[in-house]
Amino acid sequence: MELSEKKLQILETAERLFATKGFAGTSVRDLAHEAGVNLAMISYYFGSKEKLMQTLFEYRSTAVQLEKVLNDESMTPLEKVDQMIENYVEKVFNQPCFHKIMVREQMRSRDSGIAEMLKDFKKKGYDFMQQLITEGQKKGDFRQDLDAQMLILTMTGTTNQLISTLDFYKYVNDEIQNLSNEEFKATMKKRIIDHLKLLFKAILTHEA
Amino acid sequence: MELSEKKLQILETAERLFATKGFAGTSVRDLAHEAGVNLAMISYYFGSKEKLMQTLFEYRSTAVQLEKVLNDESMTPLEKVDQMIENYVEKVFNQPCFHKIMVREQMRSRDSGIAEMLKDFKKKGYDFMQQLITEGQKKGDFRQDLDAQMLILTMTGTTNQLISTLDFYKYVNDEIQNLSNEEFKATMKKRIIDHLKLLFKAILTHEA
DNA sequence: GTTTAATTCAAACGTTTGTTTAATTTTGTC
DNA sequence: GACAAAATTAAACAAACGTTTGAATTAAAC
Repeated sequence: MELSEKKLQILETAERLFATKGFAGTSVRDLAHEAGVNLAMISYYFGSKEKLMQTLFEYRSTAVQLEKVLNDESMTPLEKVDQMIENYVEKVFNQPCFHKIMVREQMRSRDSGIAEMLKDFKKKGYDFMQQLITEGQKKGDFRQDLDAQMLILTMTGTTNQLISTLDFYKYVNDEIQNLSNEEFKATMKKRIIDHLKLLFKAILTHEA
Repeated sequence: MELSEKKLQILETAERLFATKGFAGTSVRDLAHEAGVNLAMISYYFGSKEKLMQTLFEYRSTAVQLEKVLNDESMTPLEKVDQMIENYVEKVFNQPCFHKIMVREQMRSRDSGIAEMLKDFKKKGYDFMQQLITEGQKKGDFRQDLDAQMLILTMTGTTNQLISTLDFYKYVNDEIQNLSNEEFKATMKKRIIDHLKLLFKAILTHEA
């Protein structure tokens, strides 16, 4: 799929509107107006509103390359966990709108193609975590009674929750400090990465 | 606000549909049909679709009574944290649809009355956590470098993520065990409570 | 049993929805 | 500059939307 400049312009506007107002809550007229294009261009370029959504998912869904990290002999299991956390948070903070859309879509639980894709994502993340834990346990670094599914849930859930409510935290923290939007985002990114690393180190290595 | 049986019937159907399909994605015709009432009854009872949503929030929003736990002298700080975790997970699992709606609404970041309410909720939860941490630190039970906001984020985020994707975990785990819906939900509730308790104990008491 | 109020209903209201059309303008090619 | 293809537009389309109407039915009050 070749993406002309105008197509990208529409896609990125759609992403922003779908994230805040939802798919059904965004009209193609709003979308066209915000993107600065004629109403008919959306059907002309993408076929339909639904297909625009599919295109957005194809455009944004990048295969997470977890295997590289897993097979890296130079890293300890805990370092691999840290790497996984950094990668995930980085991904969410680089594409906040898209991840908000994913949060919305995963509640639909329909049998669309998107639902299938989300299932795969989750399954891979969970399998990766399970392998990492097993490796760490074999080496004696990690404790024994660990729940891989719950751990993945904590990483994704905490990050998704933060990106969904970032405005709130900007409002709360601005009473003290006064940062630009970009500075604030960078601060929060660092904070959640540090927090998750500390959290995972504690739960993985701390004896019960 | 008195709630007749029929009103409740509409409210609970709306809750279920808004949770899965979103507010804008649910038509009042769908809603009326699923609730088994005439289309006009929604306007007749609630005034409008928007006011129905407001009524739903008033109906479901129960003030969390955190002060009782905080001032209980017989509990240690860690026991209070455990209590907070149990209370929150219980609340979400008792009203899964309503919490899915809250997940959706908190991404809107509009200045509606609902947004204001969500802000208050979050602020209270964060203040509560901060007090609990301070208390635990004074007693020497908790470590010093703790981020209360991130900790609350982890509790709510992990739980919200689970309730949003419960269907997925049912699908994954049914390959092994075969439980009824109710059994499955009870199992997952126990799992996440145990996980969060372990997680918080580790991060709160484990020395860096 | 009559009267009054509350409920239920099918039908219609005016908008807004996503999409298509057909004419026009722009762009690229020779 | 002439031609063909692609891009852009205003206008119109049918369908779905939230809401209202006014008549019909049920319930409550006396």
